[in-house]
Parts: sequence; C-alpha cells; structure tokens
Amino acid sequence: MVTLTRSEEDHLKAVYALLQDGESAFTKDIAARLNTKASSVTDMLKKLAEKGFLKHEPYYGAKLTAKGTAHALTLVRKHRLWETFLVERLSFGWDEVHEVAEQLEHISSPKLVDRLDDYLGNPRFDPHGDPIPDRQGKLRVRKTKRLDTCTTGDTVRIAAVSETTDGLLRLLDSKGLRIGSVLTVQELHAFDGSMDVKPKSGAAFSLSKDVSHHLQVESN
Amino acid sequence: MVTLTRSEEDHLKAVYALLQDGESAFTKDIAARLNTKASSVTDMLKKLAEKGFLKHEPYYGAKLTAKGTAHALTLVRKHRLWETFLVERLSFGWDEVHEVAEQLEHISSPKLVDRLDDYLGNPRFDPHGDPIPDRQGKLRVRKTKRLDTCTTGDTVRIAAVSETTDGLLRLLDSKGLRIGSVLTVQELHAFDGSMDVKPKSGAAFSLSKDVSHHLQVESN
DNA sequence: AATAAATATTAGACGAGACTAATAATCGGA
DNA sequence: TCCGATTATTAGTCTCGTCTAATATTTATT
Ligand SMILES: [Mn+2]
Ligand SMILES: [Mn+2]
Ligand SMILES: [Mn+2]
Ligand SMILES: [Mn+2]
Repeated sequence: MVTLTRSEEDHLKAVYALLQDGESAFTKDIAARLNTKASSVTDMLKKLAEKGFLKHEPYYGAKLTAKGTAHALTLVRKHRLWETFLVERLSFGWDEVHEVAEQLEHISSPKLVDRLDDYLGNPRFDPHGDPIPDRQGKLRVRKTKRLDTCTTGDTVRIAAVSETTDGLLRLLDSKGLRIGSVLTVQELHAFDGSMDVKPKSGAAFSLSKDVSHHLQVESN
Repeated sequence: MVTLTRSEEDHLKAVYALLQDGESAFTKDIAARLNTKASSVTDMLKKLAEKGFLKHEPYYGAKLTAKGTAHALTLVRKHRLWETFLVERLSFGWDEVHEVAEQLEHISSPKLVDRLDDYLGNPRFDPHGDPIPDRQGKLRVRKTKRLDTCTTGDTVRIAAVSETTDGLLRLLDSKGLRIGSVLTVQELHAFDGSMDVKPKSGAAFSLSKDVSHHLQVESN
C-alpha cells in the first residue's frame, strides 16, 4: 500500500467532497477548499493520477478511481469518528472539532480507527449529522433534502449540517437548533430567500437562505 | 507562539531525552535516535537554536533553553497521555502504542490535551511507568534505580521500563512482568551480567543484563 | 463568429528537509 | 604528543509542496 502525505490526502478528500455535488471536481474549487492556488492543485492532481487515485482530464477536472474513493472514505471515516470522539467524550462543541479532526484524520494506524469505532459504539453519524463509513468503507446514504427546497407547511427534522464552519454552527446553537430538531416551514420570502420556521416548542423565527441552504432535512 | 514542524518537534524531543542521561545532547546520538544522518541533525540544531529552543555549541552538542524544555515537556505530556488513552481505553498492548503516539504527539490543539488528561482521570504515569508532566509542565520525579544495580536479596517493585521497544515489552509480557510487579534478586552472574529473580508468586527465572538494565525499580 | 472573461496548465522559483561527499575538529590510544 | 578514528560541520544536490507569472484552453457574451 502506498502511503499518502497529508497534503495528498487533503486533496483527495477535497475531490471526493466535490464529487458529491458534481460530475467532476474542478481545479479552482479544490483550490478554494484548500486555501491554495490552482497551479498547486494541478500539480497534485497529476501526482495523484500517477499514483492511481484519480483520473485527471486536463481542463475537465478530476474523478476518483475505485482506489481513490476507497482511500477517501477511510479519511472521511477517520475524520467523522474523531469528531464524534471529541464531542461525545471530550465535551467539545460541534463548532470546535473540525480543525482538530482535520489533523487527526491523517494519523495512520491499522488498529486505531477500528478500535476507536468500537469504543464509541460504532456510531452511524457524526456530530454534524454526516454518516460515518463503516469498516468496509460502506456509507449509508439517507434521502434528505435541503431545507431551502422545502415549501410552506412542511414539517421536517434536521438531519445534517452540510457546511461545518464554526460561524454557521454557532448561529444554529444560538437559535437552539441541532441535529434532530423538528421544524415547520411557515413562510417563504421570495425577496431574499429567507424562510420563517417554527420549532416544535418556542416561537417562530427566520432563517436566511445562507442557513437553510446548508441544512439537510428529512420528512418528519 | 511559534509552531514547530513534526521534524523539529522530534529533534527537540530527542535532545530532551538525551539530556536526561547526559550533560549535552550530541549530534550522532540524536541522529541514531531519529534514524537520520548527522548532517541533517546539524541543520536542525541550527534552526532550533535560531528559533530559541536550544543552544548549539558546534562540536559540543546542544542544551535546551527554558523555552525548549517547556515545549519538549508538552510533547512528552501529549505522547504519554495518548499512550495511556490507547492502552486504558482502546485496549492496545503496551508494546503497540509507541509508534502511534509518535504521530499523535504532534497534534496541535489548545484544548485537546487538557481535555484528554481530564478524561483519563489525570493519570500520573503512562503504560510504561513514565511520569506524565502536568498542565504546567511539571514532572514528578521518583527516585528509582536500575534493576541491574540491585544486589542479592533486594526486593523491589518495577516502576518503569526505560526503553519502549516492542521486543523488550513483549519479552516482559512473556515472563509475566509488568509495572508494579515485585521481584526479589536471588543471584547475580558476573559472567554475563544476568540475574536470577523471583517474582512474588511463581518460579524464579533469569533476566539478561540487556533487560535488567532497562527496568527502573523502587524499593518495596 | 469574434472576443472577452474565466479557468487551467506550464514554467520557473523558492524554502524545508532530507541525503552524500568533502572537510574540519575533537578525542583517545600508542 | 602525535596520529588515526570518531564525530561534526559544511557544501552541494534532490524531492516535495508551494508560490507567481506566463501561456493555453474553454466558456460566456455580444
Ligand atoms: Mn486534513
Ligand atoms: Mn463532521
Ligand atoms: Mn513524533
Ligand atoms: Mn511511554
């Protein structure tokens, strides 16, 4: 087995993440995600392609090979398990774990991840509601939709937060929203895309498009 | 605060470790410890000296500054806390943790270490019997002696294993020896430096000099 | 269809961290 | 005390990961 550097792994993970939304992962998007420059990304894509983790079609982005997907899934698994550990066991806030997990996901030990998984009771979802790939790299996908695609009258449960920037998470905290919270859409404002929602208990409030766009919900 | 790279931290830790035995840490010993070349070490010593972590007297080795000692102690603290976590919580063997801790000690998070410390119940010693520096970097030293300096009739308790190579640890396992085991020295063999010892319960057996040299013991 | 804008790649540079080979300093034994 | 062995440093090279600037390609707009 080839071992990848931290930077290679971060690029691989970025490609994986971008492929969740689109057909292909593009240089500029990878660069944006990793706070780096397009030229650096091109170099990395070449290298990862050479090592067989992805196919790079110059000017048309990158797609993962089976090998690349498998490795990306181990990273996602580690990342989410560590986040779960930090929140469940070390009392971190869900807005405080991303950076650390970004480091911890690169720790390479055959035993560590699986032991951690067992220790945590084989959790299915991380603190942000994202599914944790199992030992075999299998990822249980739920059918969720974005809150901003819901319409008046829908009652839904928050399943996941798809962007884990601390600002968003703290905003949700301040509104009392968390994974599992149940909301009813009361009104949509076409002007700014904001929506008024009413939690199960408590007064209704407004959510901007920026927020509702990043909330994955499932029907209640 | 300056942040150090993994390699810089490993060099710093090597210097710290070597200073426990000697007045000064020498290039070749650091190189041996890190499986690298003397010339690489010289470069690193220069860099660490420039950053104020140590004093490098060319041809006469290195000594840590207060800043260097403080940082080394945070690394030792992290290393030993992670080892404790792996053994106590994830059921790793004491011979399986060093490599992983060697990686984990470089994870940089203001919160993580202290939370982990609390989570583990603020342990005083790691799985190899080595003391864990506290939050302030204070290290409680015990007065121990090496088993190979004991004489016939001495009854002692194993306090620590000073070399954590898996081979040694597994050998100890196979003889039923662990931290806290109580032994009586029965006979010394000048020829090869081996000694016969009798555990509290069970038959006496022999320990080579190589082994007894690395066992730190305290009077029972 | 022509051209401007956006995106991507290539070329060339740089610093970090490693190495080998050459040189220098120190140490230890005769 | 001298000389060879040991240890250390310096000089020069290499790879890796990043950057900027120059160039190329694709895409969007008129
Ligand atoms: Mn990462
Ligand atoms: Mn997450
Ligand atoms: Mn290390
Ligand atoms: Mn230890």
